[in-house]
Amino acid sequence: MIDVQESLRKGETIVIFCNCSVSYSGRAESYLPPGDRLVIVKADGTLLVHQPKGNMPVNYMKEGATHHFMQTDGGWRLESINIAHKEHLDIDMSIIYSVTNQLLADAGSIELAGTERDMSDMIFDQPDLIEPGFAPLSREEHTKVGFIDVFGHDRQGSLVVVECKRYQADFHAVHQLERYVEKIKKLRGVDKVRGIIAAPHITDNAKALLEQKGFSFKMVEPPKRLERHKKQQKRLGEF
Amino acid sequence: MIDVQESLRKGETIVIFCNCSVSYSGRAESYLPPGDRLVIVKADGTLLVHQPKGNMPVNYMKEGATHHFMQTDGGWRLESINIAHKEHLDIDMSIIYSVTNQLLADAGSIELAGTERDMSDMIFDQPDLIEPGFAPLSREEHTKVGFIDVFGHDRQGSLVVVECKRYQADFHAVHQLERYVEKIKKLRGVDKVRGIIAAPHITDNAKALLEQKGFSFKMVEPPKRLERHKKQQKRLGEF
DNA sequence: GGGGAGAGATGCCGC
DNA sequence: GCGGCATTTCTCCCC
Repeated sequence: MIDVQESLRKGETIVIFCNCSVSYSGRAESYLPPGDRLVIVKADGTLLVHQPKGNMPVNYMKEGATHHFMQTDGGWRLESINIAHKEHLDIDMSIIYSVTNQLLADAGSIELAGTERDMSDMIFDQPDLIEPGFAPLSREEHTKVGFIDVFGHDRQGSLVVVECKRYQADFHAVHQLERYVEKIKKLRGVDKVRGIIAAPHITDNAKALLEQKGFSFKMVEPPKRLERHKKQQKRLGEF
Repeated sequence: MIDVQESLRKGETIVIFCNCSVSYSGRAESYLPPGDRLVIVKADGTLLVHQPKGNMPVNYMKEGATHHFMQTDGGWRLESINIAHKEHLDIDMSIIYSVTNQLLADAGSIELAGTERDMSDMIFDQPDLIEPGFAPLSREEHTKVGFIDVFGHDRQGSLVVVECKRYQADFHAVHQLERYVEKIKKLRGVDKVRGIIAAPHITDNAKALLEQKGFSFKMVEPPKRLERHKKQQKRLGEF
């Protein structure tokens, strides 16, 4: 039928259309009764089981799993094991509609624009987006003061912590901002530190909590433009 | 080559091995330079682009997208649009290695054991897992007081809020517990409400925060056994 | 490896 | 639709 081990050894990706049931045991336990599915096995050990609808795989094994394909009484079985994670998954196939395998050569990595990091970069470069006179001091300071997106001071010299959210700020964002403000107060030994959430939207609850804690909200849209020179560079590489 | 629209109209799932580049615009913007990938299109409009490694699709469109497949100068293009979500994704294919399509009939739905819900069920049935004399009053109270996993009172009659975590409780779990305890205090007009986190593990930070707030931790493992009768029932259905 | 946080998070449920 | 929350979340980064 197909030598899965040999195919994976060659670094191929395998796609199987089949009727199967799936059992999983590891972080949880699951059983999927028989039905038609799409099974994908990648060279790195990744295994995905997709039903005919929906975004997410119904079952999966992460990178590092080892697989064994064998014939059984009523059909075939694909056993996947990840010893390190103490996980195993069995696929019992009663019908195999098709098997396709292909060596995939892919050195490309995705470029993404419109992330929280892009927002903090933009605010660092255009501080007026927060308010006139805002002067950023540091950005994405992981080690010194935490994970603060943008840190600076305002026209009056007060310290300001800005927390960016790429879509909607919720009450978690307010708690996050509060933790950073408290940390700065302690580290700098100052009494008053301003907190600002920069996001395109904010939930009503978050807005109320924000004002209750004396912080404020500034509507800022994340930059969604891929840097054109990068894009052009990549595209030139196509030819 | 392939009539994607017709295949999708028939409710088929399509798998394409190809060399392609991918552009996405919607909640963010992305560009993936050329490389060999696996493209999956489902009947519900779901589209997945997988690189030869890793668990997650590098690009995707969720259920509800519409697709158009066309020939271009240098190859083929698959355009996907989701008007409602203002998203679109273009796949430019220079080489198509293979196309496979299959009608998938699948009425099965997965059974999962070992979730947080399973933990709260277990604690409701075996309250001694929390402590001798613990008496649960309600479970999974969504509407009245939030999303409290288990709510009850102890041997002394004090109200107790239990928050379950299926793996490791972190400081978010402590904040969550605190919100519920405060809510109960307000609703019931009582001064003292106990808070307990039930989980197999807890982080050091969470432990410290928990004790600082006067709450406690109880080690509880989530039940990972699928109910045998259910499993048997399903398996009988196979024949 | 643990901990904290983002993600085009996704998916579910309740209002 | 929004909001809160679990997820076999996954992924990245730093300590």
